[in-house]
Amino acid sequence: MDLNDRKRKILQAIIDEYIGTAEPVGSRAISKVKELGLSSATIRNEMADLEEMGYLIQPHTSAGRVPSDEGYRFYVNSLMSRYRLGMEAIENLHLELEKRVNQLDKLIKKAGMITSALTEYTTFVTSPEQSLAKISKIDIVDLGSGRTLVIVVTQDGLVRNCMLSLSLGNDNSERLAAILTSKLSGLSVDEIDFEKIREIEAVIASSMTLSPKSLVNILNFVYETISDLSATEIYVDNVKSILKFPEYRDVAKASEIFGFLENKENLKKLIASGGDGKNINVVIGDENTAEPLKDCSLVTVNYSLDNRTRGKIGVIGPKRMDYAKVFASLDLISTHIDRILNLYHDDSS
Amino acid sequence: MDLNDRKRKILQAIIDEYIGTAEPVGSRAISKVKELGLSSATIRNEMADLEEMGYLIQPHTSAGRVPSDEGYRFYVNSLMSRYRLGMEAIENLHLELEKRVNQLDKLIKKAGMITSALTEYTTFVTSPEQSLAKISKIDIVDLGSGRTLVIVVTQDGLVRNCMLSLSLGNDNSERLAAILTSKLSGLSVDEIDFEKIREIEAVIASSMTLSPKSLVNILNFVYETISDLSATEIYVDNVKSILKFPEYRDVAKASEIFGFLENKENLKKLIASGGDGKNINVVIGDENTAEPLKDCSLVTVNYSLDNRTRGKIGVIGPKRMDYAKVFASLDLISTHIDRILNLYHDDSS
DNA sequence: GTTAGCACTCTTGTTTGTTGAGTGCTAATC
DNA sequence: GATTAGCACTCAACAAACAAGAGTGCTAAC
Repeated sequence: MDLNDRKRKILQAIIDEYIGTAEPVGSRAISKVKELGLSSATIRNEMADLEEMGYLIQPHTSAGRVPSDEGYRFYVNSLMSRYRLGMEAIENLHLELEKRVNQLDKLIKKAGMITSALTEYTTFVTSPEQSLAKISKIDIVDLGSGRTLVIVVTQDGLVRNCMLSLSLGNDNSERLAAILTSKLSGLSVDEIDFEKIREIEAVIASSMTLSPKSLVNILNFVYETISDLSATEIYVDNVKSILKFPEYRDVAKASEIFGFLENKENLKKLIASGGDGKNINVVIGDENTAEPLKDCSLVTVNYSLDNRTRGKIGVIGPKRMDYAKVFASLDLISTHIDRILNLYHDDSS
Repeated sequence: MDLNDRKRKILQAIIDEYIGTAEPVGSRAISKVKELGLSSATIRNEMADLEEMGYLIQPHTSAGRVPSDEGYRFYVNSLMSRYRLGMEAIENLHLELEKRVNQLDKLIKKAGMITSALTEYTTFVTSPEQSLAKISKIDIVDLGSGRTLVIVVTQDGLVRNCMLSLSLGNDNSERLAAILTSKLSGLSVDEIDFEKIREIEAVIASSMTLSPKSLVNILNFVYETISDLSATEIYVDNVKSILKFPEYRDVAKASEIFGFLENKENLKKLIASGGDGKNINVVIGDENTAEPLKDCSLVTVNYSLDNRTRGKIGVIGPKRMDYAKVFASLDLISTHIDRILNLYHDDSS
């Protein structure tokens, strides 16, 4: 059977309608679409065809049609019209993000919140992946009371810290920090392994007086703090929107998704599975590998720094989500973040 | 009417039962409680009395009784028996918290997760309030590419940072950091105001060559970063548990609470309203000022440092929550955190 | 090729009756 | 005088029966 232009238009109309109402769409409703100008009987015939082709599903005889996963897929790939975001929304976004530019973690968090405000769906964002980020400085602060703080700063401006319970005194702390900074700065997290640490250990042992035990202790913590850099944070926002959708009236289903979203491990797997490119990525219903998302759709986009993927922004909603709007929102926000992140880097080149 | 011993025992039995089942409790069920050894008819009479006294409510004739807010209140204050946590739970807690001791933020976050695991209710925790925390060090790092990072460290080991887009060079950064540290260390966030900053501005202007614009810029950001210290973070965990309770089968109600919990402003108000003492605090149903919590109970406890309240851990659940268990859990975890936090401070005194 | 018309299907909402848990009251019992 | 057995009564919850309505597929006419 041929998916001619008319069938495409009808399919589009059905899915548009279903996205709005969440109710099976009957032939009568589509016959009222002006541009088509067809009677319900004709639509019925076409609908039967579209069902046979796998794009529609009939929940039961005498109900209207509902898009199948394939239907949504085709809609996303070839049918849906572009969504135009309002100017106020765009300006608002500018304003909100600009304010946060001075704190990397918060910038990303805010980006997630803006996305959920734009789309009205649940969103998640990951903090920039730092495994290739270069270390800029290591600081060691003796806080007194037998506590010492190790602080690692990357060239992207991310800061991680770690406390250990021993006291070095201010002088020793400073000297140690200087050695560590000179030995490690410019290296990426991936380049620092136990061997490298051992090498530094030797240098310190020869130029400073520190008990071997303290030294090992400190270096372990430095190593741990550095490794901690590559641990991506994930922020989820607007989970409550899930309860808005009639498809989650069933509390058991909603609960399943909530549980899934509250477990960071699940989200990490989810993120790892997404693509790496610049484009927006969509996973519809059963295409999801994670069981609880089998009747959700997931739309993700990468943001990047130095043309390298650094993190993801994603939207999770019912399969009948407003894809056009989500695409437009993610597109806008990801390019915006890219611009902010790369601003400084471009300056230097 | 007199609330004699028998009435108390019956009330306790009813509430215990209701906490377990969430179903109105009938006289038959209570007549089966061995220790009482009373017939259902007697119980009925007593129940009628308890209702008249305001401790019980009958949803409709021919239904059993449900505790009123006053009933719960009396139960919490005078009736409930102590709950004994299992040894494995306690040991597990030790282990989990000990691992996190090296990162203040994470320690607190973990404490919330443990509480939600122990109680199976939604929990929240606030990061330690830092308005009285003393500044230990200020560091300024030139990241290159026209970005400079300001890092503030408190004596508690909390680290906050802020990025600004100007370049000072390494030497200037270090010198500036040294001046700021010497002028600000030992002061609490509250003690640093615009006047103080202005004073520092003068010192810097006289001893360094910096464009006045950069200087103002930097000091603004330093001030902002310091102010940011006193912004308490709130972590919420195990929200999904709310959907487990039959009282939230109604999605609209659940949604209301979810919305409430996702808005940090609401939570901040909630926290501000709680007591300041060492004791566990309970707010039952209508006693809550926040509308969406009117049929929830809220149990909070403060954790402290230097005998000063620093933050809160709280549990939110249905009014028929297992108060005994929640009390025991919160008690355990708060004393544990207190111990960990004060460990170092005790050393120094 | 399109559409009006019609019989048919199946969900949804409503009504009605039934069941059962639980009550309050009274009278008998300890 | 306190306790309890017994009984009539109430009301939510469930199920069966029914009506209404939305939507379909098919046929025959346009």
